[in-house]
Amino acid sequence: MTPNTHDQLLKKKQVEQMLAEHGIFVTAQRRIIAEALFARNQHITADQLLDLVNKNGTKVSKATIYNSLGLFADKGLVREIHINASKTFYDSNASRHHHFYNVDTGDLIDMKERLVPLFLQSDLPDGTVMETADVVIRVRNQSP
Amino acid sequence: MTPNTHDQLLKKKQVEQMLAEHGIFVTAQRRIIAEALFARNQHITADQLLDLVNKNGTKVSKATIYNSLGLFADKGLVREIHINASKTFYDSNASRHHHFYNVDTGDLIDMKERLVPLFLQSDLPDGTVMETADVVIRVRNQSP
DNA sequence: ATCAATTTTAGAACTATTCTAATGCCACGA
DNA sequence: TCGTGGCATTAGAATAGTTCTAAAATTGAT
Repeated sequence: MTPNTHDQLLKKKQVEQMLAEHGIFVTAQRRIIAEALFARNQHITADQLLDLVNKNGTKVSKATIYNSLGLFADKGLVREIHINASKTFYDSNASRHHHFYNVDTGDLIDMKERLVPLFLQSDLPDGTVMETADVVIRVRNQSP
Repeated sequence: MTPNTHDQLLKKKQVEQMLAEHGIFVTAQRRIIAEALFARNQHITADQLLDLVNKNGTKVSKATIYNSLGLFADKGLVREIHINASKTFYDSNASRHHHFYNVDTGDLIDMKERLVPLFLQSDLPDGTVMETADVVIRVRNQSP
């Protein structure tokens, strides 16, 4: 697991600071969501996060989960990972790394960044700048 | 545009051969679909392909489009590209190459393979073999 | 021609995500 | 302190891409 700046964020104050540093207005729901999300490095769906957040008596709506995840993604706090048509994963570790996805088991596994897509600005389409480089190596279980 | 073996496939016989070579039982609908799909290198959605196929009087159902695209993808004839939660693109060029995706315009642009993800078997999770390496470089329009 | 197996079909069902419009909350200025 | 304006949040409806279902059609083999 690639270490990142968010790894040890567990306490309210640190979460608040992190949101603020990324220009995100802190609200009660966003704090709750961020605490659950950044408690550890994880690949999680909106639905799973909703369950996780509402497990402890707190009540946050589905719409707010989606709104917040979208906002966090915009601000670079989480990375959206689109593995297939029916599921978006949010990676609470936004630092540069890639993934293995096992099509047999559905596992999504972190990969140490071993090969950085190094694109010169001039290699990009005219008038554009790079935002992210999304890499997923799809694997399957070895036949016996 | 990376040249591939399918580039010039326009005639029935060649399409049939291509399907057969990949272990795909040839049917009337699959031939029609494959002809439209492999007429040129393109990034196309299931819906767009349905329209394209049914433009010329022929009638192929939505379910068959999905079934065939899924089958072609399984057999390595097309590549599925998941850009966002709401759209799967099928790339009629299955040869190894990557993409630029412009989040502002929605354009999906081919990239010459410039950087091959070279993973040794030993780098993959235990007991797995690589299937595909999916890379999407997300770009956005330069601010003026 | 008949058979079993596979493919195709229309439309319903499913589901992740987005939208809507009403309500709630907060900071700020008078 | 009170009111105001602007977001944020909410429940539930709407949307849309994809999958499922069960019946009909097609296929190659016998």
